[in-house]
Amino acid sequence: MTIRTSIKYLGEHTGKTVLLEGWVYNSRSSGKLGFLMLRDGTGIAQCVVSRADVGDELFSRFDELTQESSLTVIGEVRADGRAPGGYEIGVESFQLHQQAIDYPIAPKEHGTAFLMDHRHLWLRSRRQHAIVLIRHEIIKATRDFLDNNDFILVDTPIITPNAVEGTTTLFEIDYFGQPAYLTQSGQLYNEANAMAHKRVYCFGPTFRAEKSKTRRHLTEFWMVEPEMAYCDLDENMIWAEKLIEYVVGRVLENRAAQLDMLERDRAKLEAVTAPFPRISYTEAVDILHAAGQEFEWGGDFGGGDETVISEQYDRPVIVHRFPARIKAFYMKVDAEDARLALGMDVLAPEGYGEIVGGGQREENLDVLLERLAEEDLDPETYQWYLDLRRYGSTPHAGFGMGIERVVAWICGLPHVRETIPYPRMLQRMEP
RNA sequence: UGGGCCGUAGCAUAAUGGCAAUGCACCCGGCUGUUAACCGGACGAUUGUUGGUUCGAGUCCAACCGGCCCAGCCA
Repeated sequence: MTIRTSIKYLGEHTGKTVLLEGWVYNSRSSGKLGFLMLRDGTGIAQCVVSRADVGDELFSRFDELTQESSLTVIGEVRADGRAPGGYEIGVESFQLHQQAIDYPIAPKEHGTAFLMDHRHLWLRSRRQHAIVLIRHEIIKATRDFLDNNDFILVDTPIITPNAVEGTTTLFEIDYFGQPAYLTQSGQLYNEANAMAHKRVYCFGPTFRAEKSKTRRHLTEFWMVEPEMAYCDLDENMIWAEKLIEYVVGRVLENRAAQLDMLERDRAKLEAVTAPFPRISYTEAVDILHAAGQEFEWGGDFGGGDETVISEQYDRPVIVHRFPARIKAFYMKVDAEDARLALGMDVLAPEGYGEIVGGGQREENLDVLLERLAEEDLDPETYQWYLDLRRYGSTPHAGFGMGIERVVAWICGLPHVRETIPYPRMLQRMEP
């Protein structure tokens, strides 16, 4: 009897005849023996076609198995030390579905531009396959952590009439004659949802029209944003820390093979355990000065500054209490120092920079109105948001975690363009 | 948006201002245990575009187009 299965389950079927459906990853042959590396999305298996076993007629068709042709293979599973993975298929028959002619990506090195142009095919390669699996694990672990801690997923809109961050980085669209924008953050809506459910999160794409060409920026990226009612800055930092610790642990537990495929140093990830060091913005500035960096108190950290700070530690570091001037209007001012806002950033180690940003929100209506005026924002467009301070306002806090930057860090990738299947960047919208 | 670097065969690279070369892929032939298989053969280029300097330009100059890296801004 033939068992229809997938490559990841081959070990359960030793000695049995199975049917596999997949694509040719690579093939090579000698006069009477053919080796086919079959890729089926769950793994890669070596299939051996022997002329003596299948006959001249079928063996002559081995040549049709060009790279990335699709086919079904039937054969016996056997344990064999010579096969990558430890198991191979002794092919009894195979049926070609479609022969791929001149597949563009050779098992050879290619330039970035060429690979990005063929992103839809590049995703089939081992390395990209591993990255997508780790991305999946990170997203699933994030949601499991939040779900298991009484957070409710409450979706926030993608089309919005107003901005959260600076207005220079918005994508504007025509909404039936009215200007509208693609969301930069679900945060304002999250605050409303937290007043209904206590602990909530949103998870979705966000859009920033920043004209930045760096290894850490996409114009479309995915962000998970938890928001908690009756939560202060200290508790907020604990949630962020616990989330990151859990996510890294899950990837180590379930995707070690993929990390090894990417040649990621797992010891660096094993060090990521709570508690993370916490330093104030002012202490961070001292670190920069001690390292000989030019930096004036009151400014925002650049990529180089973040690297210097994060290099002091073997795990993520939380920087808190920033100058209020460089933070958004909704951030609560520190009661102990009016120059400071109760914000926090989590900087990943190894120079990967900011992966989380958040803080405690201002819950006082009058203070919020003042801050809106200071930032030259029109209170009229924020009436529904201000209602949250009129009807049962509470201390609350939250943060956003950028999925692509977390994937880049955990995978040890040099650029975020490989962390998302179809990256959207300043100079690229296709495929 | 600034600064730097780069565009040569399907892909990756080489070529002092002087015959555009090599490897891989594709195609043909050989090989019964290959691991990005190996061995032999064949095919494949208006050197990103336009103009200029020169006896002569892939190479030098200018503009444009495209890309990479760095910076600013951010997750």
